Parts: sequence; structure tokens; C-alpha cells
Amino acid sequence: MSEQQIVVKDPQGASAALPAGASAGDALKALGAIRGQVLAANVDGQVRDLGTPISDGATVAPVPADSDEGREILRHSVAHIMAQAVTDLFTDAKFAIGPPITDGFYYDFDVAEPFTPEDLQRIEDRMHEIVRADQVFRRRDLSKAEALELFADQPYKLEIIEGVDEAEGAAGQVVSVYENVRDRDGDGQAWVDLCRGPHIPTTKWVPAFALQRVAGAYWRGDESNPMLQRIYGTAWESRKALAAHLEQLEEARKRDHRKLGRQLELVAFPEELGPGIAIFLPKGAIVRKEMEDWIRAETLQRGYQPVYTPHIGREELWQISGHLENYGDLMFPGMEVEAATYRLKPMNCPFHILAFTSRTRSYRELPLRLSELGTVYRYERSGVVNGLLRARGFTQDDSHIFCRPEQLVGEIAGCITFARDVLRTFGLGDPSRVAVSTRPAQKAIGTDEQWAHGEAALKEAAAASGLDYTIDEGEGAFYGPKIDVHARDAIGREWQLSTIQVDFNLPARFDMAYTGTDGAPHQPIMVHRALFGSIERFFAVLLESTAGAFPAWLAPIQAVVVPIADRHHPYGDQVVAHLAAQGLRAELDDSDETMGAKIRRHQIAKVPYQLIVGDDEAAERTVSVRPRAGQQRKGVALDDFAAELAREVAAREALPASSGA
RNA sequence: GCCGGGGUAGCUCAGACGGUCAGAGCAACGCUCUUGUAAAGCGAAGGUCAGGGGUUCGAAUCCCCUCCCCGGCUCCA
Repeated sequence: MSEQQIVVKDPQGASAALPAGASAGDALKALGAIRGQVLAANVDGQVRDLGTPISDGATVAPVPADSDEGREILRHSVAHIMAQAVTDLFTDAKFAIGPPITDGFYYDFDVAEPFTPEDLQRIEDRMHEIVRADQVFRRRDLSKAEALELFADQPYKLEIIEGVDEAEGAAGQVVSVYENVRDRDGDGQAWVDLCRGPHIPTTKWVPAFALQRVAGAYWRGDESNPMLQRIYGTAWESRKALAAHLEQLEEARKRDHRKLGRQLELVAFPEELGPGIAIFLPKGAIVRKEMEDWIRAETLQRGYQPVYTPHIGREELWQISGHLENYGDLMFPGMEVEAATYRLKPMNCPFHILAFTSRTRSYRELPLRLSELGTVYRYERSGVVNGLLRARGFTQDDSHIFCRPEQLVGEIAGCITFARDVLRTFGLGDPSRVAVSTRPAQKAIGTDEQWAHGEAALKEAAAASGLDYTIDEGEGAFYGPKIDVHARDAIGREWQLSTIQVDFNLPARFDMAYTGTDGAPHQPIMVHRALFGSIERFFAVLLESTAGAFPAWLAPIQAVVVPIADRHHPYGDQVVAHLAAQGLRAELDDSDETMGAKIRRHQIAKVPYQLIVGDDEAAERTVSVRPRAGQQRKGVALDDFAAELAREVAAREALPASSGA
């Protein structure tokens, strides 16, 4: 057959002739496209194994190991290797699914006893053996019946195979499996897994991996299903990339807001108080107050009106709103008082609605934007509480905008702009992701038309913002669709912060109305929005992103005066007074310590500026300015420094993300 | 809520086959030192070993229950 030839080309148009039956890998070699590590080939827009036979006229592009696609293939392959190692060591283990995920992979197993850390080490050792054994990944296509027989003792695989027909229709009669050929010269003894692929050519193509942890996970993510044991791992295109990733994880651990919150004396979680409830200590309270002052001023400027509403109210309110029915599990139990039941508020919405309905409203008042830093309480399940990121009591920068239908898109657009301004001001840059969430499959109230209208308005406003957005199908709140804004922090992690929600339902449930130009009552549309999301969560993100090195305008102490000897205390007091007179937060360190110890302490506390004062400075009315990061400047006139710092604070300058880290 | 791992002084941690195992460093307190750029010296003090129950001659150590924390799952701002 060698006389038969096929021609392949690369996306740039270069072509090469190959013998018939050549593989994708052969094609890449012929095209000169294998440079460095290539794990797979993109054939006519589909990622395939290097061993896939290719047809005449195919366009073939390499999938490099250091691309997102390449890493996914690598991680998925390592997941198979892990599953093989587990089944080697635990012969009765049933295995479920093992996909690649962001930065790694996992595989779920059903085993009699949960894995121990020692097991993890054994599994990892066995995986290294498999990698060294240079096992080939070979694809085989089977009929459904063949697959059912092959996996007869693997109930989870059977369940997946059974589902194939429904998912893919009559054409989906064929399922694919990948076998790891364990003995290259031998009888074809292989470890087989149900899989779509693609995979790396052989196990020795795994440059670097590590197993990380074991955790319980429900089969198919449903808590009514049995709990499986999930092993998480990570794999990279090089040892260096793996080391960099592990280092990044270590950096994240160092920045943990619970740890920094304690070290920097910002927040405390006293056990006596109960889980998920935080105390803001004086230093943390200053940072929070600056955040609150900024958002309050900004909110007023954008035409919102402040309201204050209480923490508790009669249960009837949440019956009307539907929260009790749809959200009841997350509410603290009722308090019986004078034949009525009161509840802590899990949301501020009904109270803002009551502010609206406190009298008749005219169309002239719309859009009516009510705003509050409202503290809410949610009975989060015990296992989910996580410092300030997931608390049982937290404060939302919550606003509800009541508007007419034709105002809706404009109001949403205004919220998106506002959300971007929040992120930029706090040094988080532009949103990393904007997602429009649509109607949930279950537990949703309202008509299809209302949902469609809300979703359309959100998409229109998102498109108008110029930001790319994605659709999160079925992720909306029970009362309406929403836009979530995500931001990336200084070490690359993504957080969901702002949320903007459209709601036709609560206005109806509360019989809200305004008088229109026609003199008749009309129902307003309601927009819920929280831009920080929760002050506590945003605070935590800010803390982890800056590693505690807050920009000067947020720093609890902006400048600390370090006197060289006791005799410099009077001048130090003058410096502090001078700065304080300009509204700056300055302190004198008059503790009984050496200067070196003081400097070290304040450096660790990430104070933006240390002002060293001794005989020279006192005589000349200057300070030696030792910034948290960068060069020290001696002999700076006190007036000049005060003016500089005041300017920096007023401008809310965000420091470079790396400073002080 | 579920699976797994934890809880020793304010903080970080040692001690754990049951028997001088109640320990260290830092912080806080007292005294001395008065300092020119990331940790001065000395002293005294500090703990129902998360809480409760059990096994034992004897429990920080073994067993059970509860509380709290951590990593995940589910859920979420």
C-alpha cells in the first residue's frame, strides 16, 4: 500500500505528503510542527491523539504541552494513571469519573475504607512506576453491548454507559475506551477505562505530577447519592511548572485572610461567638470604615437614597416574599414574641420594598434607588462556613432600584459601570469574567415572559458595557436572572464579587405600584445589586490580594514615627500631631524597644511609611521616610511629607500588587 | 448536613507505644539599657492539654459523645 499517498496541511497552508494510514503524529513530524513537547494534534478543528490515523486533505496543528489544551490532555491522562494505580493497590475499588480541572485533576473511587495520607504516598509511588513503564494509551471503539460487558463489575461506568443512548441518540451506539497496554511486547494485558480521550501517546510523556489531597464527594454531585473518595492531583508540562504551581499554592496559604486577619489584628473569630460570625478589631474596622465611607459617598453621588432598616422583622414578610418557601433552610429559626414570630433578615429586599410602599409613588420618582449597608444573617450549613468569605452574618452594600420597563437596561448598565469602578478603585482591575445567570430548573417563581424579559435586559446591558460575558445556564436566583462580576486578585485567583439581579416577582408579591402618566397604577421592576457583594468577603479578597499591604488610603496606620531615643519623643509627638491635623492616621512608637526591633515590627505590620526621627530630624524639622517598599529618603521636610501622603491618600493610589508581599 | 484530618499558654509549635510530659520560642508584664534602619539583656508570670463521660492503680496520650477549626462535596454574597 506504500504507493498510496495522502496530503496534509497545517493551518498556515504548508503541506506534506504521507503514506496512507499515517497518524496525526506522523503528519506533524512531516510538517515540521513537532518542536518541543506536543501532546496531541488538532485535526480539522478536533483535538485527537497523536496516533489517530488521518485522512487525505486534513489540516493538522500541534497541541503543545504548555497550552491549556495540552495541560488538559496531560492531566486527564494522569487521572487515568492514578486510577490504574488505585485499582492495582485496592483491587476491589470501583472507579467513577476522573476529569481534568483548573490546575489539576481528580478521580472518584468507591472503596471500603477512605484513603489515608499513607495510601496517597503508595498510590503516588505506584504511579511513578506506571510512568516509567512507558505504557501506550490505545483507543478502542466498542458497541454499547461490548462496553457493558467489559465494565460488568464497575457499576458507575455501567451507569455512564447506560446514559449514552439518551445523551447522543441512536447514533451514539459506539463508546470509546482507552487501554493502557501494560506489557508492550506481551499478550496485551491492559488496564481499560471508559473515555472520550484524547490522551498522550504513552505514560512516559508525563513530565511532572503530584497528588494533593483526599476528600469526600457525592456521586454525580448529588448529596442523596453515595459518597465517594476523591483524590485530587496536579500535573504540569515540566518539573519547573509544577514547582511554580506548588509555590503559588504556598503563597496563597501565606495570604489566607484568616491567618493575616489574626496576625495583623484586623479580625477575630471568637469561639464563644459562634461559627461564621466575625469581630472587626480596631485596625480591621478602619479598613472597613474606609471601604464603607467610599461606597456610601459614591452611592449618593450616583443618585441613590440611603435608608436604614432593622435586623429583624415579622415572619409574614418572608412568607409574602417567598423567601420562607424557597430560602427557608438558610434562615435562622423564628423568635416568638407577643403571639408573633420574628426572624433575622437573610436579605434586605423586603425592607426596601416597605420603604417604597410607605406611600404612593409617582412615575416621576423612578428610578428610585434605595441603598443601605445591610447586615444579614444566614444559617449556612456547618461545613460551608469559611472565615469572612462565607459567614453566617455579613453586610451587603445592598441597593434596590425600582424602575419602569424602559429604564431597566439603563439601570443595569449603570450598575455594571459602578461595579467596574469599585474593582478598579480597590486595585482589582477590570472584571475577569461577567456571567449572565438564567432561570433555574427548579424552585423558580414568575412567568416565562418575565424571565425572558429580565434575561434579555441583562444581556443587552452586558453587551453595551463592552465586556465579554458568558451564560451560566440555570444559575439565577429563585426570583430572577442575574449578572455576576468576577475579578482576579494579585496572585491570579478569581473571585465572584458583584451581583446584579432583575426581579419582577417581589414587586408583584408585595403589590408594588406607582402612578403612571395615565393616572393608572403600574408595577415597577426591581433591580437588586450588591457591588462589594459582601463587605466581609470583599475585605477578605482585598486582604489576600494585597497580602495585608493595603494602599495608604486603606491602611489602618498610614505612618508610624520611630524615635531613635527617648529624647526624640517630643519631636515625634509633633510629627504625629502635624499629620493628624491633616486627617492622616499616624502613631508614635514610644515602646521600650530598640529601633531595629521597632522597624522590624512595623515592616511586618506592613505600615506604608515609617518615619525615623533623631537629633538631625528634630533640629531640621524633617523626617527620614522609610517606605514599606522601595528606597529610604532622609531629611524630607515634614511639611513636604505630610503633603505627599495627603495627596497619595486623597488619590486612593493603588500600590503595585507586588509591593510588600 | 456529608467524607477525611485536626484542637497542648495570647501566637507558632514540641511532648503521644499510658508512668518527673506540663515544655520551648515569640508576645504580654517588671527591671536594666537610650540606641541611626528587620529581633538588646535579665527576671517573674502564664495551661482543667477544647468540653463531658468511660477504660485503668495511673490518661494530654486509649475509647465514646459534644463543640470548634481545616481540606473537600453540596450550597452561596
